[in-house]
Amino acid sequence: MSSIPAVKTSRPDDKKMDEETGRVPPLACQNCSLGHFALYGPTRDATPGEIYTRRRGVLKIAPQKTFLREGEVMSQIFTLYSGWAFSFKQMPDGRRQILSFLIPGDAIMLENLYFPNFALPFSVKSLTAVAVCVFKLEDMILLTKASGAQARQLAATMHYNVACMNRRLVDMGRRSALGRVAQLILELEERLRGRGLSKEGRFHFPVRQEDIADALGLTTVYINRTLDRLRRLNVIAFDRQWMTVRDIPALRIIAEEE
Amino acid sequence: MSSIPAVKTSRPDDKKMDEETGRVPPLACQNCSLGHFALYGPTRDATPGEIYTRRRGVLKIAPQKTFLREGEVMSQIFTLYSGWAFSFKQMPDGRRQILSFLIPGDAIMLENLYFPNFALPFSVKSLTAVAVCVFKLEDMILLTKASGAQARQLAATMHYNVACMNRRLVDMGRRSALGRVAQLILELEERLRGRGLSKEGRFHFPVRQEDIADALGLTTVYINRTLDRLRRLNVIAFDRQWMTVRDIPALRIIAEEE
DNA sequence: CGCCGGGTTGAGGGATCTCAAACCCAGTGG
DNA sequence: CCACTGGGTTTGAGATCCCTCAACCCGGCG
Repeated sequence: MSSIPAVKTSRPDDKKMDEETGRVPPLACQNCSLGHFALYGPTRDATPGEIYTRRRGVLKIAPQKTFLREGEVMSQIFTLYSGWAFSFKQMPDGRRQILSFLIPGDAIMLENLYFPNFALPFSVKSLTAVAVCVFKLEDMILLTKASGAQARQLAATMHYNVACMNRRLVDMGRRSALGRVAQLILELEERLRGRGLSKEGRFHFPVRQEDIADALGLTTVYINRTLDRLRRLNVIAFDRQWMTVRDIPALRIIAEEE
Repeated sequence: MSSIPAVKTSRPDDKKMDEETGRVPPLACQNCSLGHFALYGPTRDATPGEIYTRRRGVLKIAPQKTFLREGEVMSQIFTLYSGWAFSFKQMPDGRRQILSFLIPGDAIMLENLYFPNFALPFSVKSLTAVAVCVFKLEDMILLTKASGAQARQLAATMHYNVACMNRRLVDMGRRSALGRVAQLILELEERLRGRGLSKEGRFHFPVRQEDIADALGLTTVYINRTLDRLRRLNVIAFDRQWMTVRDIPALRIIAEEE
């Protein structure tokens, strides 16, 4: 039984503006400004129509909704089109660990391309309103196998994800709060920049301090003080969901050394 | 340039005893007591000769040697035959984070089956004397693709590894020292038991407290006190490289709650 | 016997947590 | 236009968990 909540799935010609980002949601994949970065990038670039015909729909999800739950077995795979989300594990006593933040262009459940029929090892929750493109798992697996470029892209993406997880492990094991926060900001800035969503180090950052805490293994209060410290050091400005990295080199040094 | 240190690679008929485990090192794969668990298990079970003809040699490595270094590109893949090792990241200032412990039957660099030509994202160091079976990456990739059972086995193994990494992330982010140590012991006991290397909760555990510390993001001193606490609680006995889990249910409760 | 690589123990310090209150700001409703 | 509300942020004070430093112990080995 799929757990996708009962939200309307709109057809691609739906042209309503997304309030947060001002981006027009799901148009034909041919014109999608993110398609090039998505896991099916190579295929889309070669034969744009391929992707569009395979898309099974577009899901709109309200902010702060857990729309995938640990343990479910899915026959679909998702690409985040707009908005932010994160994957996490929930412990019985309420503690929570965020595994990774998801930004536009990210595939959710990438691993399932290699491991179909495996239960989701985490839950996924939206931070903002979110639109995800839905594909049938089988279709995408075939697509992946069909082209070498496609397979390489997938491999590279998974490799990048694993690298991020390793880095996060190092952060949590061996870095101070200051270093972890710096590291996180740098990672997100880099990923967002790669997708054209960070201009001169400034980007939309709709993440509550509690979420940062749960991602880095700290508490809300301490995250607050740490962000404050970074502000005072004049390396970042962060206010009302907008983050600006004022001094990347300095931030990088902090990220390395702390 | 490969970084494999200049150690003798012995032919399979080498019958010297391994001092630590008392196991006869690398015999013909057909008779290997671990082959069934290895990543090429399905193939070996169906056509035992297949694996043996593909093995390129056996590497003997002394204890406490870093025999693979982050950044290298390998054309081979390894299976740990006997002994313990671990993968880790080293930071410029000396801090270290252990990513995972490797036990007999584990593949090293599993990911490279999917991502050949990618640089190693971590270094690997032996804890005890170690013997590894060496295979050509290409050979194993072909093997993987040849059989569905083989591909499924690989997928399952990678999935298990990712699950372990996620669990470790949760541990480091949201569990106390006591919980983390308990969790680690349980994980290792389970993995070793799966390979017939833990009898009634008792197993060889050649890991220094400093290594445990580097795996769990704590200090040697505190690991010591924590182990002591577990001993006093009468859930484990641990002396001179031998670990005994006296009370699995209790340990599990600690692992969950702390 | 003396050394060496761990393990063990003690005392003090610091990073991070907990608890709790105040604050800020965007909405909402009068 | 203002009072009220609610989610999130900020601040303060005190408590803990874990770290640092340093000494001591112990078994193995030359």
